[in-house]
Amino acid sequence: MKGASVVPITVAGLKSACSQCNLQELCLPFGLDHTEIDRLDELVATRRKVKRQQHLYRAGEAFEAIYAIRTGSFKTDVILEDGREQVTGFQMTGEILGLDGISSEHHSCNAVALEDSEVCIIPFAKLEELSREVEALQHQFHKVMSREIVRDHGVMMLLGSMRAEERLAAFLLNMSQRFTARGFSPAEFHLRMTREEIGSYLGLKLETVSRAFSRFQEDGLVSVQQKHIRILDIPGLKKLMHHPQFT
Amino acid sequence: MKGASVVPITVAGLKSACSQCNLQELCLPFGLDHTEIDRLDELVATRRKVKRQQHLYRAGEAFEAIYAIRTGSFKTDVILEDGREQVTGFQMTGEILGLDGISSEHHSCNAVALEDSEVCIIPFAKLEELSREVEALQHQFHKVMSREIVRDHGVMMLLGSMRAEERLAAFLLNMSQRFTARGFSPAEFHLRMTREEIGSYLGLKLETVSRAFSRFQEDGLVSVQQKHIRILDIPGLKKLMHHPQFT
DNA sequence: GACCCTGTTTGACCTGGATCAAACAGCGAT
DNA sequence: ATCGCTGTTTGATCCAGGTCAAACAGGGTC
Repeated sequence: MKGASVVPITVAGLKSACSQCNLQELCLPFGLDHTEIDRLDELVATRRKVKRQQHLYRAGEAFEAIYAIRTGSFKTDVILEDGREQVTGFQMTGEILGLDGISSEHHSCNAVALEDSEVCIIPFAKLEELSREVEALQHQFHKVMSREIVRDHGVMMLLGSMRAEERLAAFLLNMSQRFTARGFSPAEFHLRMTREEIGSYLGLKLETVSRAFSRFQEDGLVSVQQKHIRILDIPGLKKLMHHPQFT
Repeated sequence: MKGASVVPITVAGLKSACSQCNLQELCLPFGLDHTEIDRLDELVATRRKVKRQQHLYRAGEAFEAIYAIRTGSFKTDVILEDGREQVTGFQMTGEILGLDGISSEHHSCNAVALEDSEVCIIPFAKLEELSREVEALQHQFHKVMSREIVRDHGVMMLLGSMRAEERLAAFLLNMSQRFTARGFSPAEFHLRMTREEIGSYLGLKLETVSRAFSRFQEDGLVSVQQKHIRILDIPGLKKLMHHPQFT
């Protein structure tokens, strides 16, 4: 499915990007007709491979493009002067990276690949240009940005109002749901991030994350083997979220 | 400056909205030339007054417009089934409300006036239409959305990685900076929200917020009288944020 | 195979902020 | 002036999650 390793495809390279991509319905092309997708294709002519642990961009760098994840996954984080790191999100295929850079023309966070990954480069000036002509693209782009805002509000809810086990349950259910949307099993998946990264995202220490996993396993909610997760009781996890203290 | 009380101005009413508004540089008109602002004016023809404690919109309601705050201030919040509330933000004049609704065509949070306020109604379909024609408007709108994303990341940092007093210091410095941008004193202002709302926003209980205020006062960093705040030592507050544990 | 290195699990203890509770202050209504 | 209501402050106690520490597991390298 994913061509063995066609590194940075030059504009002259194979021109089939979005039109051939099976992530259309999760990504920018959603809602566009064939002709419109072809126009988007011209724009998204180049890709970039990012190896595990490498940065796609760093806070402070000039902003020029947004990125759509073709394969792999990323984390975004913000780092304080004193070194404290806050993971602001985990991104999977079809999701858009870099929206934070529009406001100041500089990226405001770091994007790091959690595994060897590939992104489509979408030059932002060109995207604005095309979305002035293609209504459906404009609208879809606005939805993508808005979705990011809604997602962020969910994370705030999580960080501000939930206890440790609720946070982890919410996280697992969210991952499950996103894997499902990509055609994978809702119940069994491989986490690409460490306990520490999960902890940073959830506002917890890695030990607390680990303990919560163990507790879930004891309670028969999930089966955990390192990064391999099998969710055994989705309703159980959901209930846990709505009844903070064990009923 | 603000006409005594011209309630919901009908489209036929006085047509001077953005072009006469002294919040231009904080709001959507930023970067537009005169002719462009006139076109925006046609779009932003109606306003709405919202009394203290009243909702501008509620989670679940159909999304039709975004709102620019003309006078007053708001909070936005998300409420869980079990009643837990998370305040996701406090908004002041010139700031835009409702962006969360674009993604699903329904609002995903509540917007409540913290004092008697007035907003400009910006029908979203029309805004998209106009921003397809006016490049500067399109770009400014994208910046506004992106700024919201960046702001949200800052809140995550706050909720996920900072201790109570750092959070309150960050909050006060942020308020100070926003009042300054509006031509008010950086050092002395009136908070429109309760301790409980601040607490919800910062992921703390109101008692903790109150105690942190008292501590700041003891340490000579601020002078607090109910909702009236006078910041005495801005560098001191900043230092506190970077050195979590006292020195 | 033995080694190392990174990430994970588990235990013991500690503490920052939550919880519970009471007093207090401002303010609108009568 | 008095009442009552909402919001705030302060004190006393508790506990969820942090901290410190040790053992362990997997996966790559020589």
